[in-house]
Amino acid sequence: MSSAQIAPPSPARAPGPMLSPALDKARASTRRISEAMALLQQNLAPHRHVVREGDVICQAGQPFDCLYVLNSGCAKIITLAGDGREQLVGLKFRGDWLGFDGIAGGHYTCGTVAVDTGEVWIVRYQALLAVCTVQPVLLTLLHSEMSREISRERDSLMSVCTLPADARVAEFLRSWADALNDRGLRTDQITLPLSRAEIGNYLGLTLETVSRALSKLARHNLIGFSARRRRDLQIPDIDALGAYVQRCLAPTLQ
Amino acid sequence: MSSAQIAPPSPARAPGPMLSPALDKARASTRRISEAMALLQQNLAPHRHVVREGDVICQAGQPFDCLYVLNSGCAKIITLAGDGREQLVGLKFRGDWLGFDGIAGGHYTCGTVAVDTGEVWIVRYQALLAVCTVQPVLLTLLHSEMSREISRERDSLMSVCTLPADARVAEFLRSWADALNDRGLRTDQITLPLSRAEIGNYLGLTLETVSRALSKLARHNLIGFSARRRRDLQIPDIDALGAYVQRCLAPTLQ
DNA sequence: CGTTCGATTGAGGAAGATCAATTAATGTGG
DNA sequence: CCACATTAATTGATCTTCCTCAATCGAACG
Repeated sequence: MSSAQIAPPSPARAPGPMLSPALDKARASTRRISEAMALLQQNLAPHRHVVREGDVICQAGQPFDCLYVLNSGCAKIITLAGDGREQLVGLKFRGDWLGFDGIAGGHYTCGTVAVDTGEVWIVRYQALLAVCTVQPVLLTLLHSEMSREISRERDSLMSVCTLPADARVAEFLRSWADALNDRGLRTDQITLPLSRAEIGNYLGLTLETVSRALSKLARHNLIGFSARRRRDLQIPDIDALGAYVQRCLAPTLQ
Repeated sequence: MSSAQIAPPSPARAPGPMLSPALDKARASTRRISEAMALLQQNLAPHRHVVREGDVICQAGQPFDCLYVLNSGCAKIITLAGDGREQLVGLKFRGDWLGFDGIAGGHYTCGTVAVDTGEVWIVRYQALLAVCTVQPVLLTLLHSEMSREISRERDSLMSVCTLPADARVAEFLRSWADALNDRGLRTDQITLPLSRAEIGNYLGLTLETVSRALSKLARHNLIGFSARRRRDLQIPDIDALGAYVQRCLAPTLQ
C-alpha cells in the first residue's frame, strides 16, 4: 500500500492536539486530490498500472509521450548528470504528476522509481490535451500541478540553502508528514521507504549526518523509533518539528 | 540594456575556439526564443512594460492574474519563508516566463525583481488560455516553458547538493554564460548584476566564500576581472569552466 | 548460520562559516 | 570637483559544522 495507513474517519487522528486549521487544511487537500483523480478517471479513463518497490515508472532519456499520475504509493525522482552524479530531486505521493520534465525537450530528463507498492495512472499527453479542449477544468488541473511542482522544487532549494543539517532533516520529516496529512493518511506513525543514504542525497548531506540528526531528534523526543525497524517512526507532534527547525535557526540557546 | 551586448553577427564570437555543436545549440536556442516572442506578440499583443534595476515585477502574496515574459534584461526570483529566510531561487532572461508559481494557489508565492533595465511583457492568464484554444502552438509554448522551469530548478538543486563551493561558483558562471549564449549575447565579457551576497544566497554559500572562489578562478585564468569593476568579468573559455567543475569533483590531483 | 546490507556511533580532519580588518567602488553635499 | 560617508568586495585568522574513515551492531536473506 502506502507508507502509512488510512486515518480513522473522524475521531482524534493524532495523539498530539491537532488544531482545527491544520485539520481543515488536511480535509481540503484530501478532497482536492480526490476530486482531481475522479476528474481524470471520468474524462480519460487512464490506463492503470500497479508498481512495486524498485519498479521504474519512467526512464530518463526515453522519448516523452505520457504523463503519469500517482494514485497510491510513493515514488522518487532522480536526475543523473552527465558526469555520473545522481540526485534525488523529488518525492511524489497520491495525486502527484510525473513526467512534466519531458514536455520541453521531447525526452524525460529524470528517472522515476517507485519506492512503495502503488498504482500509477498513465495519461497520454496528446490525449490529455485533446480532452482539455472540451473539458477546461482538466487544463486548470494540469497547470495547477505543474505550478505546484515548481513551488515545491523552490522550497527544496530553500531548505538546502538555508537550513543546517539537523533542521534540514527535521524539515524533511515535517514536509513528509504534511504530504501524508494532505492525503488523509496517518502521520503519527510513518514508514520512510528511503535509506539514510537516499535521504542524505536528497538533502545534500551524508548518510552519517542524517543518522545522527535522526538520533538527536529521537533524543529530544521529537520522533520515536519503532521497536523493530529504524525506518518506522512515530511523530507525536508535527508542529514541534517546525518549532525545532526555528530553534536551529535562532542563534540564542539550544 | 542587458548584462551583455549583442554578439557580432557571424565572425568569431569568443577568443577561445567555439566548437560547431555549441554554436549550433546557441543558434537554435536563439531562434526558438525569438519565435516564441513573435508568437506571443502576434497572438496576444501583450502590454509591454519597461523595468529598471530594482523594480518589482511581481510581488509574493499578490493575487495571481498575469504571467510575465521577459523580453530583455534580467530578473531574480526570491522566495520568502514565514520566518524571514530569503532565498534567491532563480534567474530569468529574455524569453523566460514569470509567475507560474501563482497558478496553483491563486497567489504568487515568489517575488520577482529586475536586476537590469529590461522589458517585461504582461500576459493575462485567462486571455492566454482563451487564445490557446484557437492557437494550440501557444499552449505548447506555455507547457514547454513550465517544463523547462521545472528542469532548471532541479539542476539548481543538483548543483547545490553535489558540488563543493568552488565548483558551485564555476558552474554558476558557466550556466550564466550558457543562458546568454542561448540568447545570442556575448559571453566572453559579462556583467553580473548581482552582489556577492546574492550569488552566495543563490548557491547556499556566504559572500566571502563566493569572493574567494571568484579570486581563485581568476588566479587559474578561468575568468578575468575588468580593470574598473569587479562585477564585470571575462570568460575566455566557457568549456574550461565545465572542465574545472569536473576537476573539483575528481578526488585525485587539484 | 554465516553473509550482506543498512544503520549507528566515534574520532579525526577538511571545507566552509564567522569574525574582523582593509581596500575598492559608489554616492552625497558642499 | 573634492572631501566625506556608505556600501561592496577582498583577504586573513579562527572556529564550527559537517564530511571522511572506521568499527560495531542489527536486521534481512539465502
